[in-house]
Amino acid sequence: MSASSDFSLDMGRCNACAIRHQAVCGVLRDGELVRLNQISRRRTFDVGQVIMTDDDRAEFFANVVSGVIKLAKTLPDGRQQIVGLLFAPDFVGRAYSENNPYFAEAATEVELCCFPRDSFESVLKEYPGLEHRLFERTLDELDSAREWMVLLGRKTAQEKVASFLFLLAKRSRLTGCPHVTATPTPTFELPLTRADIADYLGLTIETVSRQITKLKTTGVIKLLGTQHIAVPDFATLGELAGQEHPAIH
Amino acid sequence: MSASSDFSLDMGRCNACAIRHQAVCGVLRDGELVRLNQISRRRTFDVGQVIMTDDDRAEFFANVVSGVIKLAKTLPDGRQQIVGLLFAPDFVGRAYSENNPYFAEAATEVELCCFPRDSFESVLKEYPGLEHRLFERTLDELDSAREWMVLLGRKTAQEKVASFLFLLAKRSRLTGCPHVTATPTPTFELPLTRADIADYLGLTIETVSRQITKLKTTGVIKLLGTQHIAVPDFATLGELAGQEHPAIH
DNA sequence: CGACATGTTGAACCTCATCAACCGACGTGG
DNA sequence: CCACGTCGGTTGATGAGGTTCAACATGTCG
Repeated sequence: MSASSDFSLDMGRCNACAIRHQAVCGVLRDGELVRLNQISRRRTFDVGQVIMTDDDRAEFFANVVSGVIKLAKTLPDGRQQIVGLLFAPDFVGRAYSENNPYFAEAATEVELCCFPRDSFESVLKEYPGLEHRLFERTLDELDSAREWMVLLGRKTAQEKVASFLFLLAKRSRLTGCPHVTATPTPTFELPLTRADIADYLGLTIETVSRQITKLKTTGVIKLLGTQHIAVPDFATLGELAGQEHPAIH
Repeated sequence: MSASSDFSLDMGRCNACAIRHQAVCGVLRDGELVRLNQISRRRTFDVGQVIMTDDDRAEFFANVVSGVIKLAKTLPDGRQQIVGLLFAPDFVGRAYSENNPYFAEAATEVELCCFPRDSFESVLKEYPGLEHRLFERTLDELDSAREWMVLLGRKTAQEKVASFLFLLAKRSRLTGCPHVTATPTPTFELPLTRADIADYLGLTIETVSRQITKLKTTGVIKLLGTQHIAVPDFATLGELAGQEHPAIH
């Protein structure tokens, strides 16, 4: 509110930040955070708004504060594949490369904490802890990318859709209202349209729709509107997703 | 040959190493390399030999000195997906995680330069440059994994096989005998069996075989035995692979 | 030479893509 | 206020691409 450059004020935004400790900034001590706080800037994006393109140089890095971003790649003839979804404390941007190879778009309304490219890279050089944290995050992203390769290459349409919903159901149980200890029926909003889900799962809109109705009629999930989903039968959703029960050989 | 612990001898193996400068060790100065040289140990693996499993803790990290390793993931019912291939200067192992989530197997005869897990992790802490190099490599791996997601999710069998062969053809032009400047006809050995190729491309053995014969009969590639491939028509192979010509909009 | 692994080829089948119609929600303008 | 177009989603009919099952070819090793 005031223009004072007093130390505690320089930290204000970060201290109030909802993702302060989960995001990459989490490793930084208060003193170090000041640097990031100074260069950071909040920005919001509407649904469908492009955040980064794959042709020209990305001018910033960012933390996702709220909302969902889809990372996509497109073939010359227009076929598209979503190669990753970014949720709340995730980091956006490809370090150490002039042009990031993906195309990032807001899947829902998105709030970002942005850092200008050059400033962030110099902060990165100064604080090895920050780079380390980013490294760990990248390793996790690599793991999930490879997990998804199994889905794309080897799972059936049924399993693909079940896996996707199962993933979101798991998320909703973790991040969902913490005052509800046992969640009997995981419930969540689909952050993607049918078209996006299709591009994420390597399917068509129609197959996605059919598989969802199938899950609905068998009673594994419940639809309330097109985007709101409840999972009364979490266990069988997991089984349909494959992958679970790490082999009962 | 001798047991002298003289400095230059401690460096002997690394100095003679074929991948000394391309591998992650490349960032280390001579003095620093001594540490790695002391803990490293050469090991060879036969075709089909398991290098790391996905259930128990990996006891070492390694650089690939020669040969090809396949990283795979398997579903409970046996369906398999190869999620990455490791070639000559690549690094093997998942840092900062107790159990690596993949299953690594020698696709050809493989020679590794192995580092015991704990020793390597302490070297990693001492030399931030080494971690940085590993980070960059991981980012590249993430890029290729996502590239492969497009292939798995959106390309046809024809395009998948063409992409795979195109990839190897490009590699052979880069790493191939450096005394031949212009390679008119890229030529290489397939490091994978048909079954492995199928698991890499998310197809069946039969489809892979059929697509390869199709490419052979159209004259885009030539087969000399089952594993040896020549690519007289590199350009159309690239076109069939899709992805090329980054959009002529 | 026979056994086994790897690769090829053929035929039938099935999953999923394609094409098309329809529905409901929403927003706009006459 | 209602007709209209649009957009996202669902459902149906049809067919192609890829899997499955099966037979056969080829090569290798004891």
